[in-house]
This record gives sequence, structure tokens and C-alpha cells, in this order.
Amino acid sequence: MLSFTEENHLKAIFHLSIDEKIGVSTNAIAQNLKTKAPSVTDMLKKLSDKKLVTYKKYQGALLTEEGRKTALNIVRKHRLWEVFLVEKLNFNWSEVHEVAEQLEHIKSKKLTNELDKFLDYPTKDPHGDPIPNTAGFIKYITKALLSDLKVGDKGTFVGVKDSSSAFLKFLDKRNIALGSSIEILHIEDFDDSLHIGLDESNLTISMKSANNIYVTKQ
Amino acid sequence: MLSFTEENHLKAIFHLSIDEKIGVSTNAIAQNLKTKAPSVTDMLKKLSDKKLVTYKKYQGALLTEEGRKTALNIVRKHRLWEVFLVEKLNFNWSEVHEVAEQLEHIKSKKLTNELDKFLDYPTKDPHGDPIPNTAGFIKYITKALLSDLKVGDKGTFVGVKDSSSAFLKFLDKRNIALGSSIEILHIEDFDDSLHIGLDESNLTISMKSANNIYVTKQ
DNA sequence: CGAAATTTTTAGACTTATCTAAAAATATTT
DNA sequence: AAATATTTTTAGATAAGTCTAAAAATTTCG
Repeated sequence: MLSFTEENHLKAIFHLSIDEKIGVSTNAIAQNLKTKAPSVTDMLKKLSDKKLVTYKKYQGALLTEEGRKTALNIVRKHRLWEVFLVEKLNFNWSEVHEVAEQLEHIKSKKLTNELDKFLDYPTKDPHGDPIPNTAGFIKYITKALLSDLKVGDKGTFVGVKDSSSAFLKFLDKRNIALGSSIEILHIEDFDDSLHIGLDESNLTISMKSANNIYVTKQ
Repeated sequence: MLSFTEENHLKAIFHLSIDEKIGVSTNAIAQNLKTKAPSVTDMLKKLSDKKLVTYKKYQGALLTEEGRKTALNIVRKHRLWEVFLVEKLNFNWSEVHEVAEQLEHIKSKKLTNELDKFLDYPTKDPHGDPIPNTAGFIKYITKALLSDLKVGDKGTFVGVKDSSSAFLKFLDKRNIALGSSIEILHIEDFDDSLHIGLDESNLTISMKSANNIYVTKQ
């Protein structure tokens, strides 16, 4: 039985593993979990003893197969709960994270699987992120950052890179919602701001915003 | 922000407070929480410092108004989640307790209140126990133990005293469900076993079972 | 009432998860 | 490549929650 802290470390390593060859640095994990490096070092030793992580001093951490399964199960629960909160309990997508961070640690296979069924087997959470299945399989879609599109390109808004409450509220205010169609009309030379067509209307957003919006090209 | 342990102690004291004048004993709490007396003593000091409990050495503990409110909120969450598990996620009433013990500690007022709304403001949990409202008001019904009825008395099954999984499964096996009408047909002199009419059929149950079944007299 | 039994508290130890400060290792830069 | 900077680990401290063993208080009972 893993503690909340152990689970959180596994999840952090999972989210920070871009490349399965380079270990995730102690500092990166510490920053992600809002803790300090020595705490992470201790935990990495512990998770390594439990064979959930491969860890060599000064070389960061990587999940073992077992560790990855565990992390994916936590991510699965987190995202399923987010769907539940938005679809059934009237939560806004900007409010779900904090509560899901708690709910993801509830231990009951039946609960998770029945919740999945109750929600009719959703494949994406409210932020567009894929929901791993029971086996830990996760289906990624090919997506691009809006900031990487060229003038004239069209796409559909399918996810956010920054899922902070502040950014999500910002998107709400501008009626930018998952599924919105976006077309790059013009990019301002001066400050790189983007004039975009959003569904039926037009608006201007900063490059910083565009850099946090994922789209699938049409 | 209270820890799980602190919350569990408050809940235990709440459940063990029959009389608001006699403090709940350290041992009773320890037994309830499957912990040891010294752990409880330490916690009582802590909860007393936080003004959630009135505690004098060797005289047990009682909840303050604030402590009672907190305990009731935990009980509220526990019971709402139980309703959710049974009504929405196909849990049997014998399976919900363990999971609800985890879910009751999730901290989010919005979650609790939206869940309440989603379930259409249930007043009882799957075992017949009343669900406190937001204000901490709890509506008790007048009920009797089946074992206290006389031959010829009729009642409706409204709750259990022993809510262990084993007893609940035992009731399932005999089709004794909340709302069942029960009539005492005969009480055996030899072993006090009860012949009862249950809805459309008859059966025999032990006095021990009858002692754990609450009914409202008809 | 007073001895015996029981309950509760105290004392002290252990575990988990934290932290800060300092040492060690690695990475960067001139 | 040596000096400097950064990162990571070690060492040692602290807090929460737990335990056992022993002391203290209360309760029970002859």
C-alpha cells in the first residue's frame, strides 16, 4: 500500500518523463511537488527499494514498468474524477484539479471501474488529456501548439499545456472552449500577438497564450 | 486543516457519545479506531487545544459545539458517498463502508454540496442512517430493535445496529432489505429464535440477529 | 473501607515525511 | 583544464502519529 506522498512522486516522475532515457532530476520533482530536493532524494531511495523507480545517485529517476503502471492508475483516477466533477457536479474545468488531487488517492478498484462505467468510458478529461484504460494504455493524439501554426492554418482546440486555473478562466472569458475551431488570420510583427478566427468570431491573443493552446490541424 | 487522524477521532467520539454528560472513554475510542489508548490520549490533548473537544484527564472526552459540527460534516460526507456508491455505482450496501471511510476526508464544500444535489438531497444512507444537512442538523426517527417487539407486533425494517459487512450479507441472503415489513409470528422459548413474517414469506432468525435490526412499529 | 483490578496517562522509542545547512558530485564557463 | 556555479546528497533536526512498558489514577469488589 503506497502513501499519498509515494503516489505523488510517481505521478510527478511520470509527468516529467519526456524521454525514457534521461532520468527526471531531483530538483524537477521537488519543484513539481512544491517540496525540497532532500525530501525527493529520500523518496527516490525508498521507491527504488520498492522497485517502482530506477534511481542512481546524481542521475535522476525513471519509472520501472511497475512504477509506470502505478502512476498511470493514479492519472486514470485523477482524470476520471475530473470528468465526474464537470459532467455530473457542475464544476468548471478550472475548479477540478485541486479536488481531483485528493480523489486520485482513493483506493478501490471497483470504485474506479464503476466510475468509468458510470461516465460511459470517457477517453478525455475536461482539459483534453487522455484517460488511461485499466491496463494502463494511454492513447495520445497528435497535436500542435497554436503558436506553431502559420497564418492561414486552421485547427481545433483540443487541449492546454498550462492547465492552471488562471489560464482556464482566461480561456472561459474569451469563449475559447475545447472543440472550438481556430484559424490564424494574422500574426502581429510588433509583439507576435495573434489575430485568430474563433468559431464565428475574431479576437486577438498573445503569443504566450498561443503557446499554451494545443490544436489538431485541420 | 484537520488531519485524517484528527477527523477520525472526532467522528469516533461523535458515534460513541450517547450521553452528552459522560465523557467518551479513551479505551472506547481506541477500540473504535483500532488504535491504542496512549495514541488516543495524545490526540485528545491536541483536539482539546484546538477547542474541538473538552477533555479532563481520566474523565474521557466530549465534543464542543465546534467539534460536533466538524464530526457531523464528516458523517454527512460519509453517508452521502455511501448513497452515491449504491445508487450510482452499483455497490452493495455491504461494500460501501470501507470506501466511504476514505471519501469522507475529501475537503471541498462544493463537492459535498453538489454531490448532495446530484443525489437529490437524500435523507438516509443505504443502512437507514440519517444524513446531516449542511447546518449539521440531523433528523432522528423513533425506532425500536426487532428484539424488543412482542408476538403479533408489526414493523418496517428501517436500519441496522451492526453494519458489518457480514451482517449485511446475511440480511441479503434472507432478502431482508430496508423497507421490508416484518411481523413477529412466534418466539421460541428454547433459544429465543424468532419466527417472523417478512413481506410475503416467513422465516426464522436468531435473537442475536433481531437485536441488530431496527424497525418502526406499525 | 481498603486491596485488587482496571483504566488512563506518562515516558520513551520508532517511522514517515519534512526541513535547513553543509558536503560532495556534476556541469558550466572562461 | 581549472575555477566557478549548480545540483544533489548527506547529516542532523523537527513534527505527527504510532507503539510498548511502566507509573498514576480511578473503579470495583470482598
